[in-house]
Amino acid sequence: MLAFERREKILKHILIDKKVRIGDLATAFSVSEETIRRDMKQLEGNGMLKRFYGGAVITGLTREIPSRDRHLAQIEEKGKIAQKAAELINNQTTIMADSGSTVFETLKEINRTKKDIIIVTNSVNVLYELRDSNIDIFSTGGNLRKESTSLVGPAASDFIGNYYADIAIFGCKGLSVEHGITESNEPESQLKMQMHKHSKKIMVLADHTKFDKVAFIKTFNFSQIDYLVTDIAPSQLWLDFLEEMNVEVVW
Amino acid sequence: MLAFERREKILKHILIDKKVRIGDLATAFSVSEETIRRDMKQLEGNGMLKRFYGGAVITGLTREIPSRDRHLAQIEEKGKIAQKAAELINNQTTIMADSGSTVFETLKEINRTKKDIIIVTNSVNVLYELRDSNIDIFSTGGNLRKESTSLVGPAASDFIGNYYADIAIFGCKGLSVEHGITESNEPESQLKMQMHKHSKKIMVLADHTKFDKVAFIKTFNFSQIDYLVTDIAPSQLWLDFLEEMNVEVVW
DNA sequence: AGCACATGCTGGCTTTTGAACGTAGAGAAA
DNA sequence: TTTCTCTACGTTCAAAAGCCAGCATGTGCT
Repeated sequence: MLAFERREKILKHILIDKKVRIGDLATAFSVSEETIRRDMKQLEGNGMLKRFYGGAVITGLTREIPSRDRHLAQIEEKGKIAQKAAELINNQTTIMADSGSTVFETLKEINRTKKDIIIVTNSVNVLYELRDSNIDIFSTGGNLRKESTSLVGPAASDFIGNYYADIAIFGCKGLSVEHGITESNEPESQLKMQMHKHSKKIMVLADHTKFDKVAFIKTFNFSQIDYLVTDIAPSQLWLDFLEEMNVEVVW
Repeated sequence: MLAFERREKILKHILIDKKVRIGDLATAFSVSEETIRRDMKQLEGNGMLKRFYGGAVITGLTREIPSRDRHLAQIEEKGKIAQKAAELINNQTTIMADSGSTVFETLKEINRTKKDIIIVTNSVNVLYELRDSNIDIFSTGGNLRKESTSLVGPAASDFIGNYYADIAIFGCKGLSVEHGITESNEPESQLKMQMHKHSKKIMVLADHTKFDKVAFIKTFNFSQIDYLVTDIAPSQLWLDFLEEMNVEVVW
């Protein structure tokens, strides 16, 4: 394996696990710990990670901000998107929802303004915050993923397989004309794909900072989605592209 | 475990419990108390926590429970039962837990003092409150029952059917020599019975007010349970009966 | 050959950790 | 209150693990 390939793989490891150890990587790649240390030094120089005694943790751009902190960021945009997204939902709708914070805000708005709603979700925050609402909530079950406070794994996927919803509402990490809609982690991406199969319509929520970004894993093509809700008007280039892809854009 | 990982986890413990004790952490991480003390010094230097004699507390929001709530919920009794129950659990144990509040307190105590624990539960509160713990948590999924903030229904039952635990920990509504252990609602009773089938041992938690009470639905006979944890000594009549039923009583 | 780069290894240095031991603090007893 | 006891704390030391700089080797390219 070439050096730059190994460094790419190290970055993938750190995206998934948030932290890596020198010894584990040395074993995994069958190289000496010295080599891994040298890789680390270089990656630290590029600001991709921060080294600690015995390993390194994720940092800066590559980082997925924990959902509990993320709500602090861009709360205005989320509120606006939530409102627009909620307007697209009718009474008596069955919704599948992922564990994104913007989706969470949208569901709270729906709870305020709509009735006879059924939600199927893998988000623990939705379960907890809407525990006193009038909404009928179904939880997927599964293994609790601490970083996003969501339930993932085969059990969650199987659960989704038994239900059919009118619409699925998703957040995302990046939107790219070339690479489609991308996510930063594997298990949740997989669950979104399963939700997609079991919903009549797909709505994606993304504030303006998500445009022309590419994250770790591709989840959807634009041709697979029905609505895109954002906070400010996208560029004409994007509008043309989305029209071509038959995506209804709302802002 | 690496030093920086351990320090991250110490902070998570503090976020959940507001305070931590040196000894508990040393046990939980299998390191000497001296090491924990050194971690504490560093974290205190970063302003993450404040040390006191024997442990440390979270900085800033040192929230106090209003006394009226304490009184209503019999927190003292629950705490005592939780402590006794937690002492019966070893490290590396797989636990099934229902959604009772005493069970919830017990799981928090287990989180403080044990390590390598896996929990399978239908309680939303457990999912939410232990979302930053070291415990590996599996949620049953199912329909959210608002009265108890728990997940019930066939999906929850099916989920349990795929797992096997070392011990199941339950609360209850009533204990009666004549009518056994009773519950006040159907769906959760059913789920307990399913958990019982998939656990090697059964532990029931009940404060003294539950004795000689009968609730709506019979869930178990005493011969089906292994441990009964309560807050004060039961009467001799009860002790004789429980011994005959082969139940180990702790208070 | 000469050069650039990647890798592994060596020896010295730093960090981390646990144990030992004396000191200091908290709570009980007088 | 003062004294006493038990636990927690801090310091010191030694061992283990990780880190770094430098050197040697190997590979590919000019």
